[in-house]
Amino acid sequence: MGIIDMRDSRPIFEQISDWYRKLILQGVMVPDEKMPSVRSLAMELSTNPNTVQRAYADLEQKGFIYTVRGRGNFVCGGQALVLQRKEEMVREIRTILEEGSSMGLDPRELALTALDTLQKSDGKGGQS
Amino acid sequence: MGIIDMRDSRPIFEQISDWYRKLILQGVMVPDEKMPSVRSLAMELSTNPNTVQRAYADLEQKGFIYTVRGRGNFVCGGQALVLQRKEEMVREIRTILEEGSSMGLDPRELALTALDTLQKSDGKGGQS
DNA sequence: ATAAGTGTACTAAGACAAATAGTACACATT
DNA sequence: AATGTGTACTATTTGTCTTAGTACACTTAT
Repeated sequence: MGIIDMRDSRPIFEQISDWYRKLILQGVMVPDEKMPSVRSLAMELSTNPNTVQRAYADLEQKGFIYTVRGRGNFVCGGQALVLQRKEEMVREIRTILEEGSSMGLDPRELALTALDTLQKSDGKGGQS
Repeated sequence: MGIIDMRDSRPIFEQISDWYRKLILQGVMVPDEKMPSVRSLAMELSTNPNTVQRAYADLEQKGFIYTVRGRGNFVCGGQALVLQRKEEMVREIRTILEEGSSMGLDPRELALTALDTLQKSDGKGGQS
């Protein structure tokens, strides 16, 4: 459950980027909060500063963090990012439903079944 | 809309494997139907026989085709493959809904919105 | 038996991405 | 001035993908 999973085939920089992307979207990291420095995070993860920098460049390019020279990287604000990710999720689900439909499966059943499996394991904390 | 898309970052063997996986799941290729030979498909796609073979090895490992030495590769039968893929799709959707939930989004809305976008663009041929 | 077509296995080489290592520079803070 | 920060390089290593070529075993058709 750490940032880097050796058994994950994805590149390290992508795992780091994804990890912080989720933290930001979940509100665990708040706007203008400081990100770990490139060197310190590399030390903490036992990886290379270049790899961390690449992850940060990815996050910056996608609009999740911004950079201040000589000071560090900081979290971007904005509900816009959440809405953008929301639309992306809808498209991802739609793509799956389309494939299912082409196989003769009922999209409604697919969507509702997935919803059901969520309800069942509802020991978690939905913060509503 | 061909088998291989240069702009796709995925490996060629994976694109070939995915292409035939969908054809089989959609029933376009029927059980025991013969797959193109490794050499002929490589010629047709202007790629290497080794690359096609790797795609076929991938399909065989996943249970979509079977091999008869000296004769060729053939499509596996079975509604089991469809059901297996169905469960996989449900898990994929569930994963997305979980991420959305952790962002404070309503899973029902995500699932139903995705469903709606399907209904709207329903000029296609669901073969019911 | 022969020839052609099939899958399979193996080695070799090139292209490319990912990651590491090391160095250097510019800027901000203390 | 010293430290910590981001940034920009080069070089090297590693692994995957792809191509190329060869060889072998098996099936089918002749």
